Amino acid sequence: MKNSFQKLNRSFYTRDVLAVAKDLLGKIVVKKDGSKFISGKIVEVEAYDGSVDQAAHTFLGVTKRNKIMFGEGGFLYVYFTYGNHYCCNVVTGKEGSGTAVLIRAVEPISGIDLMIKNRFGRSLLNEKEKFNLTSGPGKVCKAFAITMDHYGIDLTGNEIYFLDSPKIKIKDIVAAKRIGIIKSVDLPWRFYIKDNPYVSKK
DNA sequence: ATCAAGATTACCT
DNA sequence: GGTAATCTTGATA
Repeated sequence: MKNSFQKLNRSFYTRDVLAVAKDLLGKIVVKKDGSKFISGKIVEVEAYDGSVDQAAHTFLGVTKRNKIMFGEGGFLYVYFTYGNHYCCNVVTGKEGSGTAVLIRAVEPISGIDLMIKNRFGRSLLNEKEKFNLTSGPGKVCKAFAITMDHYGIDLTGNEIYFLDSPKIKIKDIVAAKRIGIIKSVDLPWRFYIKDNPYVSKK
């Protein structure tokens, strides 16, 4: 297919956060790790929009932590939470929008040995662990070894980037309420690929 | 300076 | 299905 497996450019990210969230499903996230690559297909995301969404980190305005979310789309927003976990987000929209898409789950494609090492510190993997490898936002960051060092990375660069792939059909996308939040709980801004075993929760 | 909450996960019953 | 672990951020004083 003509546009398959080309790096997504700036104009993909500077659109509305909900459009980007849905379009990110099925795309390939790639992280260059020295001479090796870790990659996976995005199967679950959530949209956050500080202008209307009380659950968004940007709802109360600019802070040191959320600064990057108020910039132009196509950069990585990473935050640390619950004393243990990093979560990574794709900043979207025009400058000042304060919007981003949380990457909640991916299906491993390459560098799986590295993911296993990063997640479990060993090489063994049973059938249960296989689907537990990247089925949650904290798990994805751990598997990809994404930390605050990657805060603000330009996604059109060569360290972390996304590859295009055929669009997921509307009938294969499920919209649901977001997970793990207390405010604005009724917004159906969680999107995932129907019947994919790597989705964090049905 | 102090404090509560958090876009989670792993492990328990 | 319930909860402890763990620490940074952001709000309040």
